[in-house]
Amino acid sequence: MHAEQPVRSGRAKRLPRAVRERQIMDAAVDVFSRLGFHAASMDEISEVAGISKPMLYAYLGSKEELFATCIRREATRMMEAIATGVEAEEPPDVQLWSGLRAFFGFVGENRASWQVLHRQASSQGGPFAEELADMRGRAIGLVAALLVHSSDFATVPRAGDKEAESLAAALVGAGESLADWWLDNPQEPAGVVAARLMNLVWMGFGDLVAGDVWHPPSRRSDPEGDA
Amino acid sequence: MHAEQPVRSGRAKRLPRAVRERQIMDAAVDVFSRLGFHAASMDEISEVAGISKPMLYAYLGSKEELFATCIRREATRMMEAIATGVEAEEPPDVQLWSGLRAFFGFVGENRASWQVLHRQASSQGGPFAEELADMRGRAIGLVAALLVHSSDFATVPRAGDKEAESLAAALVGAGESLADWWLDNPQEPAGVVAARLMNLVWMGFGDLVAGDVWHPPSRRSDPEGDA
Amino acid sequence: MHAEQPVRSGRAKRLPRAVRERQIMDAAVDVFSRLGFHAASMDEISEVAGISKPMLYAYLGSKEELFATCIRREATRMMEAIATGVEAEEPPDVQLWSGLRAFFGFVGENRASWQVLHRQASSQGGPFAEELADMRGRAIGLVAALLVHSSDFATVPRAGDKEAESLAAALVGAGESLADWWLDNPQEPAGVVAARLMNLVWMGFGDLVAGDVWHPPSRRSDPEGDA
Amino acid sequence: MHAEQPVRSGRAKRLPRAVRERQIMDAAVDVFSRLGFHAASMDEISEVAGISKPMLYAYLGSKEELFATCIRREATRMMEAIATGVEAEEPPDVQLWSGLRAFFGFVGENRASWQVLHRQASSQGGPFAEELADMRGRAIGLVAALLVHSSDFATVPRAGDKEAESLAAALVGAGESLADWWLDNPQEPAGVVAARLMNLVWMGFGDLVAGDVWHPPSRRSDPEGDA
DNA sequence: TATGAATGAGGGTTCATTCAT
DNA sequence: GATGAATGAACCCTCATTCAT
Repeated sequence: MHAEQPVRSGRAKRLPRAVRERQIMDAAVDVFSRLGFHAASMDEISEVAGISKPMLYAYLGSKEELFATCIRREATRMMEAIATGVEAEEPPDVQLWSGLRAFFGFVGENRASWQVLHRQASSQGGPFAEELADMRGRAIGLVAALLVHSSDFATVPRAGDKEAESLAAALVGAGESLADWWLDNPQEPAGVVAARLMNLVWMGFGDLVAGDVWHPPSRRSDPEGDA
Repeated sequence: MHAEQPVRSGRAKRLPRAVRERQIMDAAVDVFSRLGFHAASMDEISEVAGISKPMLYAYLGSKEELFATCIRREATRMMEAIATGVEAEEPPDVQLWSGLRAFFGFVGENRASWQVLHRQASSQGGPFAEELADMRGRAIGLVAALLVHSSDFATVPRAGDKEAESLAAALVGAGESLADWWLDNPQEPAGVVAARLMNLVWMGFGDLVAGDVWHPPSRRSDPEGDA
Repeated sequence: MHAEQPVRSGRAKRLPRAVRERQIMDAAVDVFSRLGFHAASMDEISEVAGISKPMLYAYLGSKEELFATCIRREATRMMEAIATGVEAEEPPDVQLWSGLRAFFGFVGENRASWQVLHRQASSQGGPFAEELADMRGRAIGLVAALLVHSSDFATVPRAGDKEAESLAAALVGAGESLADWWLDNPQEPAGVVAARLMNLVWMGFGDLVAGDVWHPPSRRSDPEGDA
Repeated sequence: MHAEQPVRSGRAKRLPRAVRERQIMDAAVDVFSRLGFHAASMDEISEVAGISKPMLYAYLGSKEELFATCIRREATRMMEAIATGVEAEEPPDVQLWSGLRAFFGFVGENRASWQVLHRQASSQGGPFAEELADMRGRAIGLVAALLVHSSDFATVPRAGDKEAESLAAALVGAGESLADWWLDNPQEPAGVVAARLMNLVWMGFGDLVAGDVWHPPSRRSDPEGDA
C-alpha cells in the first residue's frame, strides 16, 4: 500500500515529475477506491495528493483519463503479482493453487488497489467500464485456458470453450467475492482463505462434506501457512 | 420486468397512491439499472415515470431514499422468488440446486432488477452500500446455514460458522459472476447454467475432470432442461 | 432599446417562459455588446437578467447557443428594420438612400444590438463567427445586387459580379465605420449622417468638392431632416 | 510576414534582448491574429516564440501589455508603410491614391499584422480597445486633414471638421472592409482593388455608372497594374 | 393534487501568473 | 538568465431540491 501525503497546506515542494505523478496516482487510487468514480472529486484527490488541482490536470489529464490510468496501473500490478506466483510447468491444480494464493496475497496487501478494480469498475457507463470488463474478460480467459488444459485428458473435454469459460467466470467471481468477505473478516491468513476456495472448486462441497480434502504438494520454504 | 409508462405529456391523471408509487419505482429501477446511481438524474426518472419532479419527492423522498427503496424492493422480490423455489424438507443438495435454479430464473426474467442489485449497489459509498451489504450478507448467511446443515453429520463441522460463511460468500460470488456472464452469453437456458454451477460447487472441478457429475434427483414435471 | 431588470436580489418572481426568455436575451445582448463574447460571463448575464444561472441554461442553452441566438435575433431585427424602409419599386439610388437611412435609424435606436452585431462578431474563432460572416455576406450581396441593377443600362456592366461585390463590401464597411463614428459623435441626426454617406458613395468626393451634391427626391412627410 | 521559430526544445540560447523581444512579438502577433486576444494563451505564445513563460513575462509583461505592444508595433509599421508611400507635395487626390495603394500593399504582405489590428482590436472591452480606437482615430484624422485640404478652395469648406472627419471615418471603414473582402477574394492584385476604392470615393457610384472614371496620373515604373 | 419555474451548491477544467531551482 | 513546477481564481455547466401557482 502506498502512503499518502497528509493534507497539504501552503505551497507544495518542488518535486521531479515522475515522483509527483506517482504521488498523485496513489492519492487517486485511494480516493477512487473509497468513493467510486462519480463521488470522487478532483478537489479531494488533489487535496489528498497534497497539490493543487491544476497539477492534477497537467500531469494526468482529465478525470476520466486519471481513472483509466489508475485502473490500468493497478490491474497491471495485480496481474503481474499473480503471474509471478504461477509457474507454467506445474500441473494445472498447482497452477490454480499458486494463482489463488498470489491473488489473495495481493488483495491483502493492496486493499485500495483491489477496491478500485473490483468495486468501481462495474459502475457501468463510463468508457472505462469497457476497459475493465476487458481486463476481467482476459482474466477469465486465462483461467478458462487453465481449466481446459487440466481436462484435456479427461471426460469433460467435449464441453467446449463456452463451458470452460462459464466455469472460469464462476471461479473468478467466487474469488472476488471471497476476497471481499475476507477484507471484512480478516482474522485468517491469506493462505487459509485461498486453500478454502481451492478446496471448494477442486473437490466440491460434496467431497468436503465427505471429508475429502485437496492438499497442496508439500513444499518446504512456504512463507504462509495453509490449512 | 416491469413496463414503463411512455413519456408523459400533459397533466398526469390522479391515481391511487400505491399505483403511483409502483409506477415511479418501476421507472427508477429502470433508470438506475441503466445508468447507475450517480449518472441517473431525478429529471430522467420523473420523465420516465410520467410525472413531475415534485411528485417524485412527495412520494419517494430524496434520491438516496428512492434508491434504497428500489434496492429493498428488488432484493425482496429476488429473495422471495428464491425462497419460493426452495423447500425446507429437501436434502441440502437439492435445496441448493433449487435455489440456484430459482436464482438464475429470476435473473433471466428480471435483468433490470438484477443489475440494480448487483452492479449499482457495490459501487457507491453512500448509506445504501451498507443496506446492500446487509442484504448480501443475509443471503450469504442463508447459504451458509444450508452448508452447515448439510454437513452437520460430516467431518467438517468443527470448522465453525466462519468457514461455512466464507464458502457461502464464495458460492454467492460465483453465482453473481456466472449470472453476469450468462447475461452476456445468453445462448443457454437458465437450467443449464445453474446445473453447471451446481456441479462445480458440489462435485468440484477435480471430480468433473474425472467424469463424476452431480445429478438432480429425477423429477417429472421439470420445465427446464438440466445437463 | 430594451430595458433591463435592475440587479436582482432574492428569488425571482415567477414569469411565463416567453417573457423570461426575452428578458434574458435582452440582458445577454447588453452584456455581450459591452464585453464581447469571451469576456462576458454567464454569471454576469444571469445577474443582469435578474435570474439564476440555471435558468439561463434551461431557457437558452449553452453560452455559445445563447450568443448565436442573440446574433440571430438582432440581425433579424436590423434586417427587417432596413427592409421595411426600402421599397423595391423605387430607382436604385432612392433604394440605397432609404436603406442607409433605415440603417442609421436602427443603429441610433439600438446601440447594444448594433454593437453585438458589429463589434463582437469579428472575434473570429467561435462557430458563430461563421454565422455572422454569412449574414454580413448576405448584406453585401444585397447591396451588390442593388449596385448591379442600378448600372444595368450603363457603361460599367461588364465589370461582373466581383467588382460589384467588392464595391458593396466597401460601402457596407463605410456604413459600419460611419455608424461607429456617429455613436461617438452623436450631435447630428441620423438623417444627416446617412445623407453624408449617400453623397460620398453616389457623388464621390471629387464632385462634392466641386459643389455637386446628391439630393433625395423631395417628399413631404419626412420625419428626419436631411442636409 | 515575420518568420516564427520552429517549436523549441531544450534550453533557449542567450540572445541580446532586442532580438529576443522581436522574436516574442512576432510569435505573439502570429498567435493573436489567429486566435484573438482571449483565445490566445500565453502558453501557446511562449511555445511559438521558443521560450519559457517566465521569459515572456520578464520581457513583455502581462498579457494585456503584450497585446498592447503588439498593436502599437503593428500599427506603427502600417502607418509608416503608408506614410512612406505618400508625398506631401502631391495634389490631394494623388495623395489619397498613394495612401490607398500603400495600405492595400501592406495588408497584402502582412496579413497577420492586419488581422491583429483590425479583427482583434475592436472586439475587446479591455484597455487596449482604447489604444486601438486612438490609433484608428489618428488615422481618420489624417485622412480628414487630407480631405479638408483638398477642398480648401472649393464650395464645401464650411462644412467644418466634423463633416470631414465623418467622411474620413467612412472612407477608412470602406478601406478596412474592402481589405477584408480582398483577403477572402485574393484573385486581383492590390492595385486593382485600391483603384476601385479610389474610384468609388472620388467619383462616386453615380459617375461610375455614367462611365466617368478616375485615372491615376500616368507614371512609368509602376510595379502593380491599375485599372 | 400536480406542476412549471426557480435556485444553491458544487464539479470539471483552464488560464494568467509566479516561485524556486 | 532561464526554466519546470506550482497555484489562485474563474468560468461553464449540471443536479438535487423546493417554491408558488
